Amino acid sequence: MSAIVELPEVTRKRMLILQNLLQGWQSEKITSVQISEITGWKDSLIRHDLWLLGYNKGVSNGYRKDDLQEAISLALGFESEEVNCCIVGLNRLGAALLDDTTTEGSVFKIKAGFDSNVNRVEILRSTFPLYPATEMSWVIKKENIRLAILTVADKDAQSMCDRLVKAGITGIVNMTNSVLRVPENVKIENLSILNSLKIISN
Amino acid sequence: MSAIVELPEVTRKRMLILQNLLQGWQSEKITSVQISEITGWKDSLIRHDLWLLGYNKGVSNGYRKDDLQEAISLALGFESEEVNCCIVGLNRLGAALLDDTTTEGSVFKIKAGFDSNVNRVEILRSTFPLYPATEMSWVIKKENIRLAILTVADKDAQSMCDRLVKAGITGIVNMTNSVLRVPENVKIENLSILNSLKIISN
DNA sequence: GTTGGCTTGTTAAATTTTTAACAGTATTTG
DNA sequence: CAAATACTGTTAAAAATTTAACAAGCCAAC
Repeated sequence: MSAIVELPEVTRKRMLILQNLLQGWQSEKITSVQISEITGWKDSLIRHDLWLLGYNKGVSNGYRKDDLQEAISLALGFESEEVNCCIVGLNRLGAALLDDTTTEGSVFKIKAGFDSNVNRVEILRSTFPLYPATEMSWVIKKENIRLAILTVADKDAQSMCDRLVKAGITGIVNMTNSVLRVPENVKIENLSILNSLKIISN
Repeated sequence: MSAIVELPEVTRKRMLILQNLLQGWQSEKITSVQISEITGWKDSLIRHDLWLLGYNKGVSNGYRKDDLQEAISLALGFESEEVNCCIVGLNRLGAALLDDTTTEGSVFKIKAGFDSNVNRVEILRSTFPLYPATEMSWVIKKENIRLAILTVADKDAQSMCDRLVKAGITGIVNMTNSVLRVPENVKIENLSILNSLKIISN
């Protein structure tokens, strides 16, 4: 019998990856050993994770893909409503996200882009409105924006982060190399490409 | 006395973040409690990490920033030579990296960009040469490219990954949502923006 | 339908990682 | 210069995470 406690974050992250894996999985069934071969996680760890999230529909030739997908979605607290997001920093990286397919087909909707450079705001075209950073506060409130993707220059990261927090954002995907200082009710995920390069280079 | 064993990966990742933090730190000295306040890590964990990497120059009013930076670089095996990289997938996200400042001032040098769409290769301008994906193998060998940043569409991720591995790449920063299957001598860092949004949204 | 081979669910053990505790020491204060 | 304070370095304990082990059950083959 599985506990009713919150899943550990390590498990949640693995389950997100497993979801991605299942998305591209062709066969109707999959075993813990097959998952292990692709992900590198020990098969017993996978079974343990699934046990944690209360899954017990597996049979002697593996898991039914559909079943598993549904169970994981459920356990992770599948967001049924749309989650509004914004992009802060319309440099090339930020601009790339403007019409990138990143959030396509997901519950995440990008509702606004911000930049302190008024020029960029005026020149760029996108499917959602762009604003100078000074407008951040009211736009975030009006559009009910909960999350932000931060792609500004490193030196501006903390000040923009502070503004976002003040405006009531609850989570930030930090694509800068700066370390953000936030109150503990705000969640951060750091996605520094440079740090990743450093990790895989030795 | 610190052990001579390899640092655990969790510690290595924290040390990379600490490096970033120190980069922007104004004062000459810093204490474990100050680091804790910014990063959220327990102060004892920070001291323990530093102990693991053999550092013991701290005094009763904290660590000297310069000293600490040097010690961390040393412990992480600071790359003194340039590390050649490439970008695979010249969609907007990949294209953004073309002249993005991401690797500026680091040891990582982007030497080539690849795309299976010959059109994109011909149209885009960048500071390094762009090639059709068919040229991947010899370019990687000729330019001595070790790492790749993968920004292709999810459905093409595994096939491009396979080509990279075959060409002798040793590490991949995977910006797609696909789960890559690689031999165990190839290192992967997954940087899915979508997964990060999912994590911070609950 | 019985046997043999796989695969899961589950528990317990092993390992890794984090936290707490505190002696020792530099720094600051009076 | 003595006392109080503020940190570190280090160890041991606690907590979290991963791994191994295996009974039980399904499936396929004969």
